[in-house]
Amino acid sequence: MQTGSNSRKEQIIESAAKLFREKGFEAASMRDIAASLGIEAASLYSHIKSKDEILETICFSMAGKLLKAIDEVNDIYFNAEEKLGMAVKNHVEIVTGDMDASSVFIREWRRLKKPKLKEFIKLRNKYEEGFTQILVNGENENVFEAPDKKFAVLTILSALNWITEWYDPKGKMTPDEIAEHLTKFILTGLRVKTLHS
Amino acid sequence: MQTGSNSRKEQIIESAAKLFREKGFEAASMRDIAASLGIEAASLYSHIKSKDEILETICFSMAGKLLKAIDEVNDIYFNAEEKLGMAVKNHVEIVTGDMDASSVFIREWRRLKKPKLKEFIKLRNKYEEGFTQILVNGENENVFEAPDKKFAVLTILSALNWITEWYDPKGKMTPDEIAEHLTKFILTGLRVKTLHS
DNA sequence: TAATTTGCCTAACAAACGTTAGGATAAATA
DNA sequence: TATTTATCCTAACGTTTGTTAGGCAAATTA
Repeated sequence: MQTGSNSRKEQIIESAAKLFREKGFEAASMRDIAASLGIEAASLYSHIKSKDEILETICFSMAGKLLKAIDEVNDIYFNAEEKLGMAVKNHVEIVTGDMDASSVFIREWRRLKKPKLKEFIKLRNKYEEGFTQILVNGENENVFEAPDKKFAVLTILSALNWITEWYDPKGKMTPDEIAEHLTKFILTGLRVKTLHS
Repeated sequence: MQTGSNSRKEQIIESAAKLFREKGFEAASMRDIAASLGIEAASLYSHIKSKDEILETICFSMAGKLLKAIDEVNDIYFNAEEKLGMAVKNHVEIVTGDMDASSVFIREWRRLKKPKLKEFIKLRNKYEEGFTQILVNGENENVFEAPDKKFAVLTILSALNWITEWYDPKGKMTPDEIAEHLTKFILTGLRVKTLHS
């Protein structure tokens, strides 16, 4: 169990992610996952410890990718607007890059068992803090206005997370375009330039 | 089964909504729902036809409330900015008014069985169209700028739906304040008034 | 060649699931 | 008072669930 068997384990997790996304974590059975790989349910246990372990792997893998990305953005010394743009772009790329895992990450993390659940929530908060940091920067640079930072971050992340609900890899919008539109939307909103009344 | 028994049925649906929210539709069993009411699982079937029926009732009840609200907004003859503000306010009020049902409505609708699922998606699309209509009005009035209307609506709704993930009735933010902040955020975004560079 | 590891199998388990059948009790209605 | 209705019960059903035990064949390693 060093390098070769990892490959099969990754296949299992990939198939599981697809099914967890389609049917939900509880509704997708070990027999379903096994069937999608053409093997018996019991055979899965040569590679994984439990169904819960699969969910944990998916959720923490995604969390790791996102955290790494936001840390990198915050470490590089750019202005706040650029940082926000990069953070959005990274998030969109990661999410659209693996829609199955992302959907599970966003919808099914609640089904994690207690000790892992707490750990996961900690990572989530860390990610949110990464965005808060950018908003603080923006205020110091006098380019952002966000009295309630927690609220602003939640609203921004809602748009980012909601992508898993509608993004279609075969659709006409590329991840880059989504990121661009989203950044523009977050920065300027709907109203046209001129203020009136 | 005319008016009196409805009361008990509503109690069941209310208890079920709470559990569906906490544990998810599949993880919350009929025995769990019954236990939370102090009765046996089999007794539930004097009042409801099936577990699926409970989910359907919750999802379609919420959909009905939201659709009614957006239709009212679009029927009343105001300008687009006012309409958007009212639509947001109504949505926030409905969602925060019943967090259990709302969470189920947003997270668990996927578990609806096939004929009902299609019906539900139709209602969802109708609601989205209600918002699109407002954006179209705004463009005609020359106060909104949204080249990709579908994208804009999805982004707005993401913020509205995400409320179920963080709103705390005991928190310091009232539904009205949330609606106000959200409307402002959608209309003007983060950037401060003056454009620079 | 011999020994070990990998990847799958069949068989089975105990538990939990949604749901039905049939009956009891108490309240509402006639 | 007689009858109906509402609400709950116990017992049981057939299925599906995640998981374990034990074994077998092929590939890998020594």
